[in-house]
Formats: sequence, C-alpha cells, structure tokens
Amino acid sequence: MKSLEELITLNENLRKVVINKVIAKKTIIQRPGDIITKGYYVKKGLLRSYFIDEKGKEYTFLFAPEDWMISDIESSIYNTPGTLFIETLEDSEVVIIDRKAFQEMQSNSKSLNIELTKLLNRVATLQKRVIMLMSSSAIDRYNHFIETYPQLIHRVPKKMIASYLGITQETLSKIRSKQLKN
Amino acid sequence: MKSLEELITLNENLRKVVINKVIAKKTIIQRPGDIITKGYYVKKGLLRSYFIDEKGKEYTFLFAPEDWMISDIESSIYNTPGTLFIETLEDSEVVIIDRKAFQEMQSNSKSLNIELTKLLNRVATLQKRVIMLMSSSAIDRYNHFIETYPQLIHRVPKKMIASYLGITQETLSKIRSKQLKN
DNA sequence: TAAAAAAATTATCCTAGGATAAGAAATGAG
DNA sequence: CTCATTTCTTATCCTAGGATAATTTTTTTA
Repeated sequence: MKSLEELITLNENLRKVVINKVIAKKTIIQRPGDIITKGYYVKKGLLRSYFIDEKGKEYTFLFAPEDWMISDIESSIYNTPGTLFIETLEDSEVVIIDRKAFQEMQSNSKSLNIELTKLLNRVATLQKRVIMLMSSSAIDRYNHFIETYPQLIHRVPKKMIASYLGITQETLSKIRSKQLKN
Repeated sequence: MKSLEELITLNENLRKVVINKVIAKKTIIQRPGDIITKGYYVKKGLLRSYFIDEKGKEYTFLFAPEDWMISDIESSIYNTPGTLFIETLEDSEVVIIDRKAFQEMQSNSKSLNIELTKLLNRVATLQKRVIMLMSSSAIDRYNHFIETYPQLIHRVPKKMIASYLGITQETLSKIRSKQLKN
C-alpha cells in the first residue's frame, strides 16, 4: 500500500484538504471542549492523546509515532466538543487532515459513505468503552451500562452483563444488592 | 438517515451481497478460527459476540439489539482466523452482509477506500485494546505493550505508559523491578 | 408439572494493585 | 555548573473486587 505522503503528491484533490506542519515538542494542539474536524497523520516525531477525569487523573488514550493517525473521532463524527487532549511528546512533523473537507470531497458512493459512518460510530463506541474500562469502578461501569442500554438488563442474563463489564457475576450481584438497599 | 432496510430495497447492487435470515435463539453462528468476511445487521432479536481466554473465562465483547451491527472486524480486514464467537440470545432476524463482496462493489474512490481501511484498522486496534483491558493482568498488559511498541519504551516517560496501561506509575515500577530480578 | 440444569445470590477469605509518603535519579533552565 | 523541577523507585498500608463454595431461584426440558 502507498504511504499517505505519496498519495497526497499524486492526488490533486487531496492536496487541497491537507496541511503540513512542524510542531515543537510539548505543544498541546487540541483540548477537550474544542470542536474538531481534524485528524493528524504523524510523519515524524511522536504525538499522544489523553484525557483527564474529574479527580484530575490522567489517562493516555493513544500514542502515535511515525505513520500513525491520531484524532478525537467522537468529536469529529458528531460535531460535539471533544474529550481528548492531543499533544506532541517530541518535535514532530504532521499532516493535518480536515475530515469535513475530506468527506465532502467524495459523496459519489452513497452506500460507502453510510458504511463509513457506521464504522466511525463503531470507533467512537469503542473509544468510550476503553475510557470506561480504564477510568471507572465496577459500580460506575454498571450504572453507565444501565443508562446506555436500559432495555438490555431485562433481556440479557446477569452473568453476561458481568462479563461485558469485565467483572464476575458475584461482584455484579454484590453491587446490585447494595444498590437496592439505598 | 435511511435504515439499512430501505437502502437495500432501493439499491440494485446492494441486494446482491445481502442475505436475510431468521435464526433461532442460542445458535452460535460464528466461532474463533473461522475466516469470516461477514457482518450481521440485526433487524429483530439480540446477538452477542464474546471470546474465551485460555483459562476458559468468558468475556462479552458486544451486545447487538435491533438496528446494531455485529462482526469480528479484525478477521474481516486481515482475512485471518477470527477470535470471537457470535451467537443469538433471542430468536432473531438478521441481514448478513458479505464484506468482501461489498467492498469489491465499489472500488471507484481510491482515497476513500484507503480511509476505510485505516478506520477498519483503528477498530481492530481498539477491539484488541478492549480485550486486553478486560482479560489481562497489569503484567501481561505491560509485556504486550513492549512487544507491540518496542521503541516507545525509550521515547515515552514511564508514567505515561502506566496511564496507557490503566495502572499507576508505582505499580509499573513494581512490575519492572520484579522483572529485572528474573 | 416434576426433575434437571442453569442462573443468581450470599458469605468468607484472599490478592492484585491503589494511595500515600519519602527519597533517589534524571532532566531542564538560568 | 547549580538549583529546581519533574520523573522514578521503594516501602507500608489498605481496599475493590476475585476465587471458592454453598444455597436459593429461575428456566428448561422431558
């Protein structure tokens, strides 16, 4: 497969939606709350995305060394404020891709665009799941599950819900009985 | 946005790569080791994907009620044996989409296809990450990290690696010093 | 509708990894 | 080169959640 570099050089349209940039190390290039439609392709150096929870604890979401992409997918799909910081860990050269412009560029295949949207949704869901697994206690994960899938609690055996949350069914039982008392 | 249903009815090409099926509850429709290019869109009922680790412990990866998609993405990108079971939890009606045929159908936009591949890779990466977070101990996660990103250990502060693995930097220190002794 | 199988609960005991704290080592800035 | 800041390590103590096992409840099947 051709590198992004080569592709950009070759493709007339692509060159229009793409910007090259050199960024010094320890620069925060994106913050939670920003509404972003940008993705960053790393030509040289090292970027990192991370988030900070209410208690101020920091969680690294992704490292992006050479030839990786990094972005806050959730935000770029839904045009909602992002949740991630993105920063350079080393002096870096990146290609900035404006996803909006990119997507507008080719609306020729309807079904493919729908497939793309589905996939983006999937990435966003998994992104949230990883964040949950890293930062939340079993109780918080359970509560979040109930909010997100209120119907499923009645349709799915508890032990499978436990196995989705990454806890044992015994622990899930503890949590539920404790919650009933309050 | 139109439902998949409507789209299929409207689109001549789409109808060729798509099969409707009714499946009884508790049927396993896919197993680890299968080489799969299929995705399942749930019209009615409830599917679940899960995996089983070496110790026989079961982890639910995803629930798919009405209007969800479910598939083992990793396998369908790389044409490698899959890692997930997929089963019906209720009597279900699904639309089976052959991803290979689907993708061959529209190779018109090169750059879009590349974008698609990138995204699929991203989903696969996140899928593995979720599986790691749910099923592995801190030590295993650390070892896996080193194997996957051998260079990064030297380029990234330890505390950021800890925050990527979902552990504290003190615990990472414990792990590392224990490993040096062996 | 009875018997068997599977799922859920509860209690006890245990361990991986968190929190806290304090010192050592490394990095950075003037 | 030196002082200050950040990172890393080590030790102690503690807690969320796992493992095990026994009992109850629900579901399945004959």
